[in-house]
Amino acid sequence: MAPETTGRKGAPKTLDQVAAATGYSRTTVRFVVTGQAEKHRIRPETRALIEDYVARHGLVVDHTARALKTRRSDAVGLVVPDLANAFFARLTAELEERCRASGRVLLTASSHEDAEREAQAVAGLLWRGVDGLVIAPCRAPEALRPALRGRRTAVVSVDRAYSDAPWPTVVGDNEAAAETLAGRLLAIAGGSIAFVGACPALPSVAGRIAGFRAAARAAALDRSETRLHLAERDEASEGARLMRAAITAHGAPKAVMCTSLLMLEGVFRALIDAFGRVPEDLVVGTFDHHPFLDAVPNRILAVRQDERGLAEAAFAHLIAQMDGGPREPIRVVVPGRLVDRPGPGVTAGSP
Amino acid sequence: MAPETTGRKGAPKTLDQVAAATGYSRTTVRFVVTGQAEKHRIRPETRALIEDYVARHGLVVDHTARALKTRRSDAVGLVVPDLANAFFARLTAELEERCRASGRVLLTASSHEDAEREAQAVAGLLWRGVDGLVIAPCRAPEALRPALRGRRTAVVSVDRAYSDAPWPTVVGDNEAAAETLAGRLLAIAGGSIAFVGACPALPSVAGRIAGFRAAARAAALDRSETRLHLAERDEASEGARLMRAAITAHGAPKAVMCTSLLMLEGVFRALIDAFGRVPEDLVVGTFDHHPFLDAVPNRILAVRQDERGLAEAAFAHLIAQMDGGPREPIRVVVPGRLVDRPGPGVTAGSP
DNA sequence: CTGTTAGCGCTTTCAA
DNA sequence: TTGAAAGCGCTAACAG
Repeated sequence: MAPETTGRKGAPKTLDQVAAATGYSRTTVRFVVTGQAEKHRIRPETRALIEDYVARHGLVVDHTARALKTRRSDAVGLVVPDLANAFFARLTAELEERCRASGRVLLTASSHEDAEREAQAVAGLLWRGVDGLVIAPCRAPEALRPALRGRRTAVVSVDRAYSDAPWPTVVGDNEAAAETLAGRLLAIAGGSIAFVGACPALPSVAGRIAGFRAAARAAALDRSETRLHLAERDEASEGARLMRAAITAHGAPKAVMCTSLLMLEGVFRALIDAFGRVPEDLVVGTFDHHPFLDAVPNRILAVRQDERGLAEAAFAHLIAQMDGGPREPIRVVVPGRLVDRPGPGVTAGSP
Repeated sequence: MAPETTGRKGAPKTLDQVAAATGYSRTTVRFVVTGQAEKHRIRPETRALIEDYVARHGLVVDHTARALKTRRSDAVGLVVPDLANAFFARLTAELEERCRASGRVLLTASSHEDAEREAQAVAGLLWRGVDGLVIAPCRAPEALRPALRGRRTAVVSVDRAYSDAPWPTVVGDNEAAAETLAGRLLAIAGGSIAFVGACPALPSVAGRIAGFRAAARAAALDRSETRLHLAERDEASEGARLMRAAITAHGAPKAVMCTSLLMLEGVFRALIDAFGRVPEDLVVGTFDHHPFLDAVPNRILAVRQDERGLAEAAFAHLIAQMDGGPREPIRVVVPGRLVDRPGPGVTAGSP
């Protein structure tokens, strides 16, 4: 599968050229270069001759021609909302690693949280003939079904668990994590808490909201102490807007809980704008973690998603389908990890 | 170029199928579907007939077959040290955007700052027949030359200006920026400054070191006030190790200057380990910026690289080569921007 | 043990 | 105006 270029000097040859040069047929040559010499009982001297020639001149089997014939590309496509987002960047890196290890390449595409672009990205990738598709969908994937109909392309959803996905879905444990997180925040701050989130229509965010509500109920807080601030777009400016409004209306809360780092970023910005700095006694909860948060003096609890685990699971299910398995609406939950004060020596950095 | 699937129902047809079904030849069909009908004076009724059929059944030209024939893949490869690194993630996102807009796809690969893996990644991408290659090389690209010899694949280096690159190189203005940055740090802190860097062998880092030294000279500081701490690997743990050693030997400096966010991350960690928090009077300088740095109370100056500008320039030169231009060892410098205290309303977040 | 025969679906001459 | 033919380089089935 790998570039079989044992080549030494000059342009590496094609299979046909080797056949012509050695006087054997394509088939014979192919048997020896693909290691099927034994299996087909190629005569040792023949084999030696061909191997010698290849060692001397190099050989590289044309990937495009092979793909045309076999209808396989050894490529997998990835569609995420935004590659520059730390979570997706890490997920991408992990997937890329697994692709490389298995002789595949990863084609990346961004949807920018837009259904139309997502559809285009998927169409483009399928057109390219990717064998598999990993997608963090920005809406119910029902709409993507027609494009997949009749294809054997493997598919798996990540990060967002739309219930109608007719293929495996690999996600974090949003609701449970949110409940734990909110519970801890309330225990520490003991008072009013603002929830700042984006894209409540996303299943992941919906889960986080549900978890938050559950914790609030458990703490027997009334409405005036737990406020939900929601935006339609996951952007720092939106987070800032929400937080500004919250401050104006009710003053600074004792705690905030954000659904994403971008929201948190906006929250920080609004606080700095309003108070010149982030109030030191504010307790912060967020999804996803960033090492720099450790340098912020506030108490910060973060639910760190397990990008590696997510990639691992997604890739495994992709492979299973590519190996002939069926598309099944399986749900895989990869738990995150609640990071509180990092102890000394903790390696919170890049994995 | 785009997936010409105007398809409605059922599996979209191939060119040949359309030809067979309409009773015309491949050629004729191709002329009409590629919009060359006028040019070849296809009879209007013929055209209408074919267009009608296509509108009814859909048509998708097989990308693989086309690639085999034309020897073009409409794909560009990208090799970076680490996709999960914020700077490269943004660069990747910007490149991906430009690829998409021009009907191409981006294949990503990580070298993990390892020459061998880099070479493998390049070989793999070339094998795949990418039309262009963008690479942030982790060593002098001389070694990559043989693989490119005799190919018309377009190539561009980014971020790292090895002087022997026989193709365009697009980089930030490391030395000048470092000098400015160091000068400002000294002006603010007015005293001892520690330089914490990784991979001094990289041209970008070498430039930053040179800039730092120039500023130190200009400020007439002696050796005991300006110390260079260098590691071989750009990892937070290395940054922490260097900073720990620095603290042990000379106590906390008045200012630190880091060559990367990972180093800064390590510096923060070491400081927190040593003092329980980042000393508030420490002045920090760094390359690359992250919005969360705004939430750290310290005075922080960051040289924010212009990923978009870099991507733009790199892509332009790639296109130029793909359009038949020669590989030339051009050097393009895309200046960064020194970010000091963000003013109110500044959008430091994602672009 | 090795070779032949068909294509994969497209582009590209060259003819008619 | 339209069509036929010749591959791109490979795989896969079937003959010897």
